[in-house]
Amino acid sequence: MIKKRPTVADVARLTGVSMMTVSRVMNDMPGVSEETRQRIREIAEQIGFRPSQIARGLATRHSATIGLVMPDVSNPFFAQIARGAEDAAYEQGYSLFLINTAESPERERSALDTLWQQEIDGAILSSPRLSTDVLYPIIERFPAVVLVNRELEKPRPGIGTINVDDRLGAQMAVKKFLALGRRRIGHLAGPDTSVSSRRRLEGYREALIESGIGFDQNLVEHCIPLTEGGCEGAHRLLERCPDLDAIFCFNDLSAVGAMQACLETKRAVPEDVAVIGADDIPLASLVTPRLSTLHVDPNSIGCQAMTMLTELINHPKRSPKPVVIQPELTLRQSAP
Amino acid sequence: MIKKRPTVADVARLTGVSMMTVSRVMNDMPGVSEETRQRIREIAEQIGFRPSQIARGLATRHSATIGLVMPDVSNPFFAQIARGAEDAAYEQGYSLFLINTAESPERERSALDTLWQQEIDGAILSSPRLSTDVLYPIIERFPAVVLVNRELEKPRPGIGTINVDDRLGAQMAVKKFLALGRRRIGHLAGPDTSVSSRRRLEGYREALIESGIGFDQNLVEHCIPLTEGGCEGAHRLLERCPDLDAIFCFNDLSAVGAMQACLETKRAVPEDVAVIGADDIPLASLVTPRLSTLHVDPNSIGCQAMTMLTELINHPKRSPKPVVIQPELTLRQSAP
DNA sequence: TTGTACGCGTTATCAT
DNA sequence: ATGATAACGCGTACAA
Repeated sequence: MIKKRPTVADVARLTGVSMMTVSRVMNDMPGVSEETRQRIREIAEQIGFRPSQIARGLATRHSATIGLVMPDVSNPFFAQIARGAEDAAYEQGYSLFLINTAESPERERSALDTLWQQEIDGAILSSPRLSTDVLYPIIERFPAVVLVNRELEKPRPGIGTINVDDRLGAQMAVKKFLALGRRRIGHLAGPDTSVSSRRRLEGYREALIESGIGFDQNLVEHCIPLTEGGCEGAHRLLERCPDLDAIFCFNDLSAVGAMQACLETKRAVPEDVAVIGADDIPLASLVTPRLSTLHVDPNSIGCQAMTMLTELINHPKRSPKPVVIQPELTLRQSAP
Repeated sequence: MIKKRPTVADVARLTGVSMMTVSRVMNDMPGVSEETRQRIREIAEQIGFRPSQIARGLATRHSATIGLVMPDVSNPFFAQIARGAEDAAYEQGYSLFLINTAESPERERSALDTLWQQEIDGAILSSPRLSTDVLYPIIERFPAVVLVNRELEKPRPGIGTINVDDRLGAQMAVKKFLALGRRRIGHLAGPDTSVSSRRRLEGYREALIESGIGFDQNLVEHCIPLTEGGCEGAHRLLERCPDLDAIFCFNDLSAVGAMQACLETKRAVPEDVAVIGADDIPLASLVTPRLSTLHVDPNSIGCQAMTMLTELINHPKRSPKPVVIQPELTLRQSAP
């Protein structure tokens, strides 16, 4: 009833050659006459033979698969990274395992464990939340890893990094607020497990100290980096500091939430409160008022990460130079 | 230098038992004394042994992997499906291969080919664009398949379907426009390769004929189902039929584009032109004016699809009852 | 140019 | 309760 999957043996038998010759043809290797090559190709096509990647993986010790681990694909920022990465993977002949960690450290561990069992050839870890002590020993076992939005103290062979310069971005945002004459500048930070969030907080802090205004912990509030979380966080912030005249937000989703909170408390954006987000997801230019934000191209990040990873797979000893991406302050209505 | 991956043989040797006993322990099978079980577990943990899923796959003929094929993860609608599917897959112990087809039939073929080589246990195909003649022979070879937004003429064993009732949704939208007193109702359709698009067009057509107004091909324009594509399509539509007073759009992204086009041609939404989209992506409630749309829960679709698939994997002979999801007309500002 | 023998790491089968 | 042996489907090394 259930058709069995054709194997090299089947093709070999039908063509009247050895399995080895079939294998050579399937892998485009030399050493087969053009004639038999053609005949084998025909028969293979005819019976629908495709080499089993599983058997092939067992024999060659590489699976042609790559793991992509991220907090949440349904977040547009990560979705675009995934798209960019998958496109590049496809071009290079790799299949992609997608795993969401839902911000849960246990799930992240379990994700890496699963990938280890799958014997992936490499992994891209986007915004990993695990602590260094537990993360490093795990990823060092992988053949190749690219970390997105996570730094490495010292370069290590087989591990590359791509980071957005969040510190700089935050400084740019704060300086923009200052140029607009704002002095009570709040910050809606992300989860404190997020490296990006910590870096943005740091940049915000530095810029305020440098300006002479100084840093005030009261002006900082953490939130879940989604629209609703941003709205709630901004409400808490505005209640505590009603005289706020600007908010720098962890990402665009939370910034949109913050703008909602302003609306709900009868504050005009940008007249009463200016708002700047981060990431420049498509939503940013579609909301009203349109959101000023720190632009980065996540699709390109995903693509670059995958390119770096395949290089790393092909040259395992290298310690690639860390890539740092400069965000661009894109001004729209919320902080003109 | 490079540590070799521990194998059952290593564990067996260190514990002083046979590989088979180790295998039994790793798979929680009976027939091992509690004492040796504990000892094996300890040693395995100690040397960091994890069974290779590749070798296991070769031996058992199933890979614990599932393929997820969709046009584009960076589209929020599909991203949520992916999230729902991955969550469910994780719970059931499956890993997910993600493949984007970018609306390209060749890439879709190639995706299915890749998955076949990877010996997946099952696949979820979301909005497949391939014609029936080429799609069916391919998916019939897979152990189990769930089609999302694609119908099956007759139920087939091993293949399940989940469809949004697009026809009904379109009818609801048109009827709403009629209730609002609109009579020149346009339709911004998606790619005509899209089954959903064809079904929505059909529902639109039926509702207009039923109402006595009749169907006018001039009022229909196809577009690329993104914000920009919607904007361009709406411009073409409005140029051809300047007296349009309502537009039913293929999806929310194109609807947002259509609203932009209205803005750019000095038409007020909803006063001059009412707009209804489809999918109810998060963006819909965040744009101004807020978008009326046909609500469906893509996360739940992904989750249901995966649940159906695993049932199918466990009971391959079944022909599951087709699932049809009713969209809900969610009224916001663009068509109050 | 073509073929043979073996190994990859695991599970299934059949023994003990 | 435990073990020996043979698959699983392919690639590699070496032989012809």
